Amino acid sequence: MDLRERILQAADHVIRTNGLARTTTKEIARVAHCSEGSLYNHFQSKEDLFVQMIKGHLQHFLAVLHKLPERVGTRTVKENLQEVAHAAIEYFRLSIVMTASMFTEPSFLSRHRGSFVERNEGPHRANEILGAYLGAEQELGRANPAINPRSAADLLLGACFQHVFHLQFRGVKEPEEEEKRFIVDLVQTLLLGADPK
Amino acid sequence: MDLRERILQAADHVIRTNGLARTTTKEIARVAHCSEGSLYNHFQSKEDLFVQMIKGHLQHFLAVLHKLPERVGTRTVKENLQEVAHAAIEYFRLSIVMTASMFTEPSFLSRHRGSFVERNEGPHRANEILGAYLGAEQELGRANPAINPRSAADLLLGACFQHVFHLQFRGVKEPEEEEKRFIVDLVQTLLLGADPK
Amino acid sequence: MDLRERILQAADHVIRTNGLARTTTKEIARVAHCSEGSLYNHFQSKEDLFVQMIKGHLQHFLAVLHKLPERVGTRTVKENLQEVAHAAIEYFRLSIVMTASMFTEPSFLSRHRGSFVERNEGPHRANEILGAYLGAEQELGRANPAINPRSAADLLLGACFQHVFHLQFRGVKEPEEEEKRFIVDLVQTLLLGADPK
Amino acid sequence: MDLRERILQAADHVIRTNGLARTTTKEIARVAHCSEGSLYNHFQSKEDLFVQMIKGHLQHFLAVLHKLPERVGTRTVKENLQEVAHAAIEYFRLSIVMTASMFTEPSFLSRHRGSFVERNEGPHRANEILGAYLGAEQELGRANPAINPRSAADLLLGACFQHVFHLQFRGVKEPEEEEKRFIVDLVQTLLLGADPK
DNA sequence: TATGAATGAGTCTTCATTCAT
DNA sequence: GATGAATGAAGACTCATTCAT
Repeated sequence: MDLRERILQAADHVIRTNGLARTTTKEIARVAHCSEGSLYNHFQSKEDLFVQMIKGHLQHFLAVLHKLPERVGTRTVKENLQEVAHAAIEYFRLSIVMTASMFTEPSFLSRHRGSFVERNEGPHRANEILGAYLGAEQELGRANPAINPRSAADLLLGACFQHVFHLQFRGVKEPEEEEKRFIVDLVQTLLLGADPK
Repeated sequence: MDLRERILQAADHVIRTNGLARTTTKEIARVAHCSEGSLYNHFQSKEDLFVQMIKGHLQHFLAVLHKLPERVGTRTVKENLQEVAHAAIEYFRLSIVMTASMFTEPSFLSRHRGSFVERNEGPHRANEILGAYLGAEQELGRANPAINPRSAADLLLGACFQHVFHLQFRGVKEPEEEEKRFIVDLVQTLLLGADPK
Repeated sequence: MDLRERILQAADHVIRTNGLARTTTKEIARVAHCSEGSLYNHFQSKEDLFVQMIKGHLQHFLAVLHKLPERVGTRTVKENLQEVAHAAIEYFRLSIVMTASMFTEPSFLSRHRGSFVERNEGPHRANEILGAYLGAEQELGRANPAINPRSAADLLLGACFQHVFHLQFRGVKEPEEEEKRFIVDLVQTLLLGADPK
Repeated sequence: MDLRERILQAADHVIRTNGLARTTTKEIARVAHCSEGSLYNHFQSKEDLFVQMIKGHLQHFLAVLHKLPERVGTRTVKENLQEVAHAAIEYFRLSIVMTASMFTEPSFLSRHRGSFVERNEGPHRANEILGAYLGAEQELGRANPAINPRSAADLLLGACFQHVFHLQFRGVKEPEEEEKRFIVDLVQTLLLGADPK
């Protein structure tokens, strides 16, 4: 593995372990087994390093979502939603510290709003894509035509997002079994609706 | 207004304006029109000041939620959920920068986990209370007995949480009209369910 | 003496001893017997500190020159020129390291060209003033009307400037006696002219 | 042109453009279209590279001055002085940034004082040579015997030196016509003398 | 209680130099 | 000879906290 990749992984590890505030170039270098100077041979600045990390994470998740159009009409909607929920939780787990930490530095956010928001690569993009998928399922009669598909996407992804947020907050690592149950219940509830039938 | 309160409000303002990283004691003192030294006459440390702020926000929101038991069986479930969603969005708007920024400092989090988590005052507490409310409505036959009430609570509050998060991320302030529509659609979708009937 | 003044003098001492490149904030603080942080309580930046120093030196010299108009027609021209030469050498000795070092950083120069050049406070200002004095003496018949008074000023001040420059270059400190003789010869030669009579 | 020469010219260009402080090995290599490593195949160190540059400049100027003894008694003194002034300005223009920057690093100066001063190759050498020339002209009755020839040399070269210094300081490039006039006036004034006749 | 100058540990970043290829 | 990734020492600057007034 080349040094650039090692640095990225080291930064990722340090951020998730110590948080952004305690993520110093010195510590990244220590974990990556290289000098602080080397960081600057591969990234323009500490900020640039973080931007590369964020983009990497998000693009990975979006890649999964971009396969959704092919899913339309295949398998069951329940299975498809569970799959998305699972991928979302994984992505959020990777990115939440980094993403949340961005609020620490609004200036950072505004500096990169261009690439995240205007180029439509911000985190909200996922909700758009999932909403579009559910709209397509409505057309096939596989989803309730009375609901707002984007709202359903917001409900599902929002719940996953906050779930990871709370886990991180409480400092616990959820057993896989529990996570599965969380997703199953979530999707089930979303599909059935809260109204008594 | 006494100095202590002025400092709290100044800190709140600075954090939401500049972000936690640019929230220095010097800046708080400047906005509060007092000296840096005065901060330490009213709070043990900068950290202590933040803890007081967070508790203030959350307790205000929880106060709203604690009225939910009285709502059981009154008005419509839809109205009650919309009311909760509205209060949640307001709370998240106030607290999200502060809360998200906490991930910046896991050490901060672990230092105060005692008061937030163990004393059951963490942000997840809201989901518990809302879940309990929905469970009670199930008992009265005003909510679908087939769903998991806690999941429904997670869906609703999670969606509101992420919604505010995304707004902040994109740096936009949502018009009240849009927010209302967002909530109406969300609750409607949650009530009806995504399954075709 | 207050800390601000102590810092200015410490910086002055360090620059003339070690040169600008070895003038670190750490060293200035050490000599001023204060912490590095204190430097930033009194000056916006290291650069700001230097600008204050330069302005102090130059204004002191210009204050001497601004008395020249009163000298017109008084004493002898020779005495007046010797006095100016003496003050010039003293000023150059104080400022030459700082001034010369500015070429090290053209960006510094262009950042402050406004205050130095446009406000007519640059080092060339001294030559203008001395030229004007000699012009006035020409009017009184106390100076050769055939010469260019500004050229005479350039000759005298230029020689003093380069003299100090060379001394610094050779790393020697000139005895007062020698300096006096240097000035006497210089003024004498300037007054008599190189042409055989 | 071989690489060694290309590096020298690149360094010269970078120093005059960016100043010594912004003259990094990386930038020199970039301009010379070679790698940083290559610098060290041709020069022992960055410092060594600069020493070679300085010596190149000065020796070129001294070569002109060393022809002065042949000029004694030929043409007019005025013409000879104008020629010297012209060459001096050209030399100062090339070397002033480099020379002035040396004050930035007195340690550099003392390390190389041996070659510059003791071997009589410092910048003051030029004044010596010009002084000797004027002394010789005195012997021939072509220069005023009452003046100190070395002082006359200091006046002329000092004025040229400071002139270039001020131009650089103000960041302006003088038109050739103006420079010519500056020299003519300077020499004229030096020859006539400031005293009324 | 209020002040604000002083502190000093800690951060990001630069850059001349080396060395394996 | 040429390369350029890796180095690590050093520098400017920030900021929460203290304490004498």
